[in-house]
Amino acid sequence: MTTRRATISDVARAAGVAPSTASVVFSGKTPVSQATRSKVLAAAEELGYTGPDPRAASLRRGRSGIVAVVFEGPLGSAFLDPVQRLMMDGLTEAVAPLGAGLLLLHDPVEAGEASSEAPTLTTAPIDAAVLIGCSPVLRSSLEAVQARGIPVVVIEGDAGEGVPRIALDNREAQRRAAEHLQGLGHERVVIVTLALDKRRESRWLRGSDDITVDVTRDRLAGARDVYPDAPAFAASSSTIDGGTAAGRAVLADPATRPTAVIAQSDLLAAGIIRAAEELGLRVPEDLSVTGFDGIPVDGLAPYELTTLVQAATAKGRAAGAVIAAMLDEREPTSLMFTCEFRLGNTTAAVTT
Amino acid sequence: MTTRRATISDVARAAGVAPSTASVVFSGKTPVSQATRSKVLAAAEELGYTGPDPRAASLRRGRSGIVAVVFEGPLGSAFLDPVQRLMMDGLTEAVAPLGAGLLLLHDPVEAGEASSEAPTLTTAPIDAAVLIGCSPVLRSSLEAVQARGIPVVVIEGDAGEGVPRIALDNREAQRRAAEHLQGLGHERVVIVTLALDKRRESRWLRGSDDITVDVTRDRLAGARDVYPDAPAFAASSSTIDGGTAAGRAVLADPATRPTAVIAQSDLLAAGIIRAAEELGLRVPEDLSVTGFDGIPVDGLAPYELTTLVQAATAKGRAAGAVIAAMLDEREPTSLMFTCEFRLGNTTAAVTT
DNA sequence: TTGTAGGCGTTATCAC
DNA sequence: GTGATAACGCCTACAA
Repeated sequence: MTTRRATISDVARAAGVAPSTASVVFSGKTPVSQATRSKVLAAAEELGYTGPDPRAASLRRGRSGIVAVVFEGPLGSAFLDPVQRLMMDGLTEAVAPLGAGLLLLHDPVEAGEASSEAPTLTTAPIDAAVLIGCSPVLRSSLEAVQARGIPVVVIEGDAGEGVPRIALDNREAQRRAAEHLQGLGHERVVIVTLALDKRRESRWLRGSDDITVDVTRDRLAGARDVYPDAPAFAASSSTIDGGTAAGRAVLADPATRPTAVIAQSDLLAAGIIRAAEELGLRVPEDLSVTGFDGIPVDGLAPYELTTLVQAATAKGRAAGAVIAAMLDEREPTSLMFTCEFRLGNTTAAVTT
Repeated sequence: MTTRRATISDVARAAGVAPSTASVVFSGKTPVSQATRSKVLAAAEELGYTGPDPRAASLRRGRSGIVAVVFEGPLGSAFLDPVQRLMMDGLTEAVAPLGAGLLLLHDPVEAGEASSEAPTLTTAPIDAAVLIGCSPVLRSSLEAVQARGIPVVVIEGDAGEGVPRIALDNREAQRRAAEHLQGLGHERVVIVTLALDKRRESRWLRGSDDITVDVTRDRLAGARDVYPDAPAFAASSSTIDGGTAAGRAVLADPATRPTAVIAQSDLLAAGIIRAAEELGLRVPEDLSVTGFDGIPVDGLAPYELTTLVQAATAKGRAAGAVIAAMLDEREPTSLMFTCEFRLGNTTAAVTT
């Protein structure tokens, strides 16, 4: 039974029609008489032919129906972040009408590591690529992709001149949160940032630190626009547990304890609140906490974070739309989303 | 500039070699003299050729380097579940050596819904498919895939005879948890199950309910092996919040309140614990709670769930291995993983 | 409405 | 180490 699988020509022959006719029956691009159609279908059934081979079709059409999504770091942890999940939902939704599905890819590993056989932006049969953030390594492999005329979009990152971006007003938004705290009279404020890099070290930021992640840098800048001297502590990861650890560190010393914490994500904020509770601090009476993202935090009730709501799903959809435009040879446009300030019950006026 | 993109033949011509030679330079499958190699590379550089077109290569090779992962329901919510995330990590890891990446697909929508252009198992250029669970709808589209000789594996589901399965000893494992509670003297026990179906209705199970999800059914059976009459409440989703809601319902009435709750997932267990706390119940003194999965629950500390630890990552890896075997024309074997009982601090002897 | 022809870009095979 | 040849399986003009 190592016999060759049936092709559309086999089917056509069996049905007594031309291959092109059989093709048309399957693609439906051209009207076909009912008689021919059923002849062909019958022959296909007979031969166990289940439709055109997608590989061949994709060569012929020049489209594979696959859009790559490139993450930094391990895939599993990419989905730890609720914002990413929503973004993926939006993206899925937006590429579906293009007849496309999402191929998960990650950052090309640095030279040293086992450069396995894993597929990459350049070896996978993709129609377009969406980058989630853009590390320097990634940036280099981009050229080849663009040289091929494959549309690329970057979400929350900077991939250089030719690449349209979907971004957030991170700095302005974070500044608004800071202003809100300022308005409440807070003066001793600490910022808890997203993870600095892949090493995911949890520690106080130093002046000398060069922050490479755009989101982190921009949100930090926004907070510092209002509180130029606020110390910042980098969490190990944007999770509740990461926030709790950061919270413990930040709130440890009663002498230097801040009256408000600006967290760069809702999950971090949730963790910080938990750390505060551990220490017997009441939120918001003893400590105000702001988040960022505006996602539902599983298990945070009864708190409702004061936070910046970002349109995560819309970001994904927008990326899809940009790709659709580029695939269509229309001019892509970068897009900047604006966060909405949402007042919750985790911030209050500073008590004297 | 609508000029055709350079092909490998163009490069070969420019370099003054045969196309096959140029091909070999890029694939590295055959030794090539240093001189030829650099001639070819130079020509490629010159023409802006960045390597073979993956679409053409995949037609020629008969491999696309793409493995489909089919989820039930929206993608974003698939990743809500930490177990799925770990599984995906394992899968990613296991298919990388195959030179493959993962294409996200979801259940074919039922006839009614907008049957968009979205790619499907049959239209995407895939080398293999991994099903996460197996709904009846899905089962039907499987035939076509298998007819093409595309390897298929199902994780936690039953896709019929020819499809190898990666599964868990759900029933036995859950039974062990129940026996543990029984050993502690618990008699009034309630089971909180995973969501029943897509409607995600939160409610008490009725005898007439026909549970279609294998995992849910098997775990329930395991619990009922020990507590045949234990009432069961279906949560709306396997989340902390879903567990909290279920917990409130289940613990509401002091008269009928159970002394132990068997939750079908760790997240549910975490939520139930939270609900118990709300009601002023102490865990484990007033209420014992068992989970299932053995995943780290973000923000659950200081509790450590008594739970069944499943090797989520290993499941993914196993699925990858099975696929590798099938792609290699070796005989695939179904695999059953065994959960390990882990004693935490959320169960205790019933107090009289 | 159906058939003919040609090529999409690559690579496996085999001879040289 | 290099080159010629022949598919891989399909689809789209275009002609009939």
